[in-house]
Amino acid sequence: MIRSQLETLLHPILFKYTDAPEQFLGMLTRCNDPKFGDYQANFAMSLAKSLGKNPREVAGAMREDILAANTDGMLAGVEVAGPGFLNFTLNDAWMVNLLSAALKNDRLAVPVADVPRTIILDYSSPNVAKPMHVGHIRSTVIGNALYRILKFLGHRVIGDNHLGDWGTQFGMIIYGWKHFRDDDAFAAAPVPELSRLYRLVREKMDADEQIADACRKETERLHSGDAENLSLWKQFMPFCLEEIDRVYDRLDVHFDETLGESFYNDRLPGVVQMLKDKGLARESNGAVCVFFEGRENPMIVQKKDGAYLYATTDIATIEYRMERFSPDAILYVVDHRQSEHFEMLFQCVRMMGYENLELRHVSFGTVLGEDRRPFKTRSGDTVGLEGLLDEAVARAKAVLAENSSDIPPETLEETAQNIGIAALKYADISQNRDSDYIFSYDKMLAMNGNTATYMQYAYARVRSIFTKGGITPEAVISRAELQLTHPAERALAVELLRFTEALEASVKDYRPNFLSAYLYELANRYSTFFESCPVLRAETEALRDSRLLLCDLTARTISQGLELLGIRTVQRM
RNA sequence: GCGCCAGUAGCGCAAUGGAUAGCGCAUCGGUCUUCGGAACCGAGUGUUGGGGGUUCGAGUCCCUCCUGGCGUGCCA
Repeated sequence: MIRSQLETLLHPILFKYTDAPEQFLGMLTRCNDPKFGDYQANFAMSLAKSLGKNPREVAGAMREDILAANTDGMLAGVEVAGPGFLNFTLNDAWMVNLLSAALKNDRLAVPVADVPRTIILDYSSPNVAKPMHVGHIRSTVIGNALYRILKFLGHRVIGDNHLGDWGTQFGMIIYGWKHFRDDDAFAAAPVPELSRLYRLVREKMDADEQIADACRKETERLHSGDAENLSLWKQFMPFCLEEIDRVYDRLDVHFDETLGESFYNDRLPGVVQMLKDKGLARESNGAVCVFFEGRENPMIVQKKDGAYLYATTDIATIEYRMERFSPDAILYVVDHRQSEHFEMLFQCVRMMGYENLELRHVSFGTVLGEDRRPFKTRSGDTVGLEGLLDEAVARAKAVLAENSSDIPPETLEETAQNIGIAALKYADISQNRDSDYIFSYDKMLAMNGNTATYMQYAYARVRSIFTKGGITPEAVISRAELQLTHPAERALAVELLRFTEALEASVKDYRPNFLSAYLYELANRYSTFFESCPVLRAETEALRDSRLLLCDLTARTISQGLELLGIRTVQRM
């Protein structure tokens, strides 16, 4: 919020110095050291060269222009420092106005995007018919956070779970069904029986090449429309969907569309034909391929046996999305290992003529175990997602039992569910998505540091002030005036006003960890404020009320921010 | 071989091209007769893998080398 207002102030002034002010507005940042001021502009140094002047001279001239334009009293001071930095100090009264507006607004005065974009967010996308595992957590959690933030910022966002519902795992299950099924077990509990068949066949395939071949044949039959296999697929799918939905409910993740690979099956021959017609694809060693300038390997869209591949499905999916949604952007929250696939896919789509469509592979690294190898169970199996959630919840419960005396027994289970899953999500989101990360229950449930548990605790602590004082935030908001009397109050106020820009920064390159870092910084500033500024025991009633306003706005900002990361707060923990 | 990503303090990590590279854990010290001590304040720890370059300014951009991970023609 501060930044956008500063931009509005500076934009016309920059025109005096350059024809392209936009590229310089990016050089407007918060001061990393408060002694310099609140915000700083770094453009005088780069402008100086083209103007043939000394940077400090340019900064000095700009300072005069800025002070002249500062008619609404936004700035209390502008200083030229160092090689030509312009340091801004915000006016307290101006901040109080903005904060008061945020207090009275149910979205904390975060503006809605001027130009809403239509954005398709392709995330989670597990293969159904086999249990979800640890590998699905990052896409699901990061994707859902981006979904929530973009939507909150006023964009039209379509969350699409592009299920792997048409792959070789169905050949395996169909083969298992035909040879090893237990009808009673299936009648009693279909999903475990299908899982059992999947695991059984998986084992047998690894040992016996003939069985592997038989499974491939079952998949081929399914794809070519074989009545029996298709009917089995239709019989299994509802149970598969029910299974993953249970996990999504626990994670509080919900999609607008769940259009899996099977949905695009009919369109695949048309895709290959289209690529051939446009001269983009040609036959090579019996397969149909798209070749790219400067790239050795092609993207294969049809195998020599006539079968289609995921590249084909992806193109069909993009065409469908263009027809139905006309999106401005499609984001794929997918493992970094598929980066080459997406490079080729995107290049191909641009050659098809969709130049204005933003296509982004929002990639992320691998979840590692404590041994720095991909996270596996002791026996070497992949870690099931549900087991992971259960373990996080069990540990959260232990942590609560040990530390909390303030939690009613009847809500312990629910609170532990919340805390455990929040910890798991936050550990993932708060990390730079590019890097691999080491999975650790102890670290994610730590009470200190940048964890969900710490953030949730900070929230509960703020709220407890109101409970303790027997005061409702609404009552204070309606009667009180905000005042900034102490440096810690002021520091908190500046941070509160940065919420909007934290949200914007986190979607600029699709990095939700920017938001979690902001929230953590906010919580720290609150802690400092809380230590040095008595609230309920403030010297005067007016000061107490003013501080209660800061408390309420902090609590709401934390709560709103966490919600945008897919994390719920609790009143007590 | 080629391509992509990463390499930052003992450990785990952060840092839209900006000033003295930060945070947590761990270590040491301090504060307060707790508005929930699961607190706050402070200290030390670094040739940002090596070397070159661009720039007024580089952890960040470019080149090169080293190390590790991943991907590399018919899985997704």
